[in-house]
Amino acid sequence: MQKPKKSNKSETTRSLILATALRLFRERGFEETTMRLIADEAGTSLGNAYYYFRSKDELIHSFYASLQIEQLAACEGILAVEKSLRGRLAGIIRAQLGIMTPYHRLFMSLFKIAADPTNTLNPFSEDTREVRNASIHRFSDAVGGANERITDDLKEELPMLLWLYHMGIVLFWIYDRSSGFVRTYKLIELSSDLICNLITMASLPLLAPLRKSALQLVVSLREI
Amino acid sequence: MQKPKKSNKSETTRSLILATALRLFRERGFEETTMRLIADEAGTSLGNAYYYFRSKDELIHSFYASLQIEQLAACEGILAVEKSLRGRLAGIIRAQLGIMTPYHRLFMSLFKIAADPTNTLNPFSEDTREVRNASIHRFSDAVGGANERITDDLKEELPMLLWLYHMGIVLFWIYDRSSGFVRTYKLIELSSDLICNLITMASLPLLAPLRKSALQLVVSLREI
DNA sequence: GTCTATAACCGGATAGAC
DNA sequence: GTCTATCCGGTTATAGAC
Repeated sequence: MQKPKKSNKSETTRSLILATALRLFRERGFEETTMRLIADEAGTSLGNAYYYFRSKDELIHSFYASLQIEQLAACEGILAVEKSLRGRLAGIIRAQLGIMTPYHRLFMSLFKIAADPTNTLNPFSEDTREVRNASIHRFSDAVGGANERITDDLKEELPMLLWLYHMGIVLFWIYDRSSGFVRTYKLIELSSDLICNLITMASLPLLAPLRKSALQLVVSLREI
Repeated sequence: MQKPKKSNKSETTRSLILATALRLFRERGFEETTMRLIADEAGTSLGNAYYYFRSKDELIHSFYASLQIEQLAACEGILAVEKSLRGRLAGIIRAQLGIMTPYHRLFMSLFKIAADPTNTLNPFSEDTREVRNASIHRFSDAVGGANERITDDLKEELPMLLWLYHMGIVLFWIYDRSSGFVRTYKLIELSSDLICNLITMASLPLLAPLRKSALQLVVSLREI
């Protein structure tokens, strides 16, 4: 965001606070980790933690950003290999979940906060636009490099729709108590199959009217 | 919920606190109304407000219940007249929104709390099951009494799916800033058309495989 | 001007005296 | 049943140190 000159000391303190916070978030969840504890464990004061991070949420924004970078790298590998839409779609969702897995507990406790549409951590909010757009762009790549032929009108809306679908999978994953998240991975198989079939069918001339009205609906919803 | 014998004084104080709370919620929203202010305006103490209501959320519950009863009555009228699935579906959704409209502001501020899946006010939670089942049942009536022929496997899942759709409309309505909520009513027209077309098509033999796998997905999702 | 710390404030919730 | 005093945790004000 901003890049004022920073002394070594400052940068060290800042990353110490962030690292401590992320460790505690992982270990105890979001609500259970107090700002006082973060400051304590980082060996500094509460006021100082607030000097570096204007709010508790801002610590999470930093986490979002670093996660984003990791996910991008993981997806590049998948998209270079997989060429079917289904393989690309399921592949990048699995890869992204893999990166998120160590933080499953944090995501569980985060959901309650992120579900609030007025909260800056909400995945649909203005404040997360950058991260969200980067994520949507990966689905754009997934659609763009796939073998399947898809009608142009659909292709335009697909990245956002598939990102939305992926958010649904993430939601399921957050609540998935099965060991190794097998239920989530099963759901990815089932649903990506279904969705790719739907996309293929939607491109058939027979279903053009239905596709048109569905797309019209999507467009009107986007203008909220 | 519970009906222990209550002295006149007690009942008076309790309803005074509740009435004061609901007025302030309407005037200022949920978060902006502090428990201290409620107690103050009701002419009692903070501790006493907590004696009658274990939490701020509990003040909202009676509001929920009374709304439910009003909505049921409004829907009965619609379902007695409308015979097409589309008319019944759009009709009961419009009717229910009509009942909710005077409370739009309260719903706006309430959404943030109700979106939290661990909160008792969450529409998917255990604590709202009764109200939710009553609501789903109305969609069951809407499907059951409609003229259209719908395959049995689909018919079974439809009430819950349509309730889910209606929750989406409510979400849109909460955020709808257009005067008279015209955008919401437009959305109801567009989407109920689309959904009824989808239901009709899904019952065609050609699309049986797609329908089967979609229903399989729905069933597996319900077991979360 | 860049850090760090201490002492508050605020609002939901609780304890315990009367 | 009703109150006052208090806890708790996010956040802020602010005073000083470097």
